[in-house]
Amino acid sequence: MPELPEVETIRRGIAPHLLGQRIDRLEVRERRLRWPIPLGLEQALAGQQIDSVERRGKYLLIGLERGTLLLHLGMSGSLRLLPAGLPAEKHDHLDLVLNQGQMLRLRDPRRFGALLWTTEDPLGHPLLRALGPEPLGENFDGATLYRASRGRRSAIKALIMDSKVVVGVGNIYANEALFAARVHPAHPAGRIGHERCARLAAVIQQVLTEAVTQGGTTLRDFLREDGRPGYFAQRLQVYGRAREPCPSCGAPIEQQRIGQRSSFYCPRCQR
DNA sequence: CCGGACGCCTGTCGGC
DNA sequence: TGCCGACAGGCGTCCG
Repeated sequence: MPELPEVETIRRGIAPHLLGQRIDRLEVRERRLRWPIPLGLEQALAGQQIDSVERRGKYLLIGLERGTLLLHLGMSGSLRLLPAGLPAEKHDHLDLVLNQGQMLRLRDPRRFGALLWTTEDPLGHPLLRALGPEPLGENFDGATLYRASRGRRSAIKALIMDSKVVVGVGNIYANEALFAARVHPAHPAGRIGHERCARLAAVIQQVLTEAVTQGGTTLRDFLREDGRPGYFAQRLQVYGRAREPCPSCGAPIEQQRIGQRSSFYCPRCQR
């Protein structure tokens, strides 16, 4: 579910409620996520103060006095800030109960999400170590994309969704960025020149930035920490719009599977 | 190294 | 109405 804009929206939403708070306790009802929640995590967290709430790619990093929680929402994960003690519903797998009456609750029907724990530099964690640059950071531009794509025979869409190349771009925003850059999603990555790499990098940044300002995209079940939806769905140009007219030229949007993911594009505008 | 397929899960939707 | 397959915002792992 959540791509960079949704995770960043959640981060901004929860950070003010978590920072400086102390964790009363962690209550786990279901340990079987993408990876099992570490045994004994409850003991490790109890009483610790929350010092930071950051994001790396689609991971949330909750920094404590000693150690860091790594939280990933997978396809269907969501976080809510709720009054402590509210009865858990189906798929509410855990609560991080804070010391002033609130709790952070994780719901994740498909259980592709993860809650992990490290007492070392979190960026050195095996799951984060090999991640590519942040698209909205200083280490990502057209030259990055150009270098990463040389010699690559795979589709450009697969390349921009590869977290070793650039983090945070999932299926929705990959489709939208390729439309904005007028690049066909199946175009071989290695055959795209400097200029179009620059255009593509720029629109990735534009689309993600705009999506963050809209609070992300709510299609089915994404909600922010306070239960409000994100409003970027209204801005989607091609994602989920098969057979609708292209907003630019009017030709019907086509849908095709590329790299096991649904891809939407305008056959006339995107080459 | 690279590219592609698979599997992990549950819920929903469309077709019959 | 019920059943069944396809599909859904991710991503680590395995195989050729």
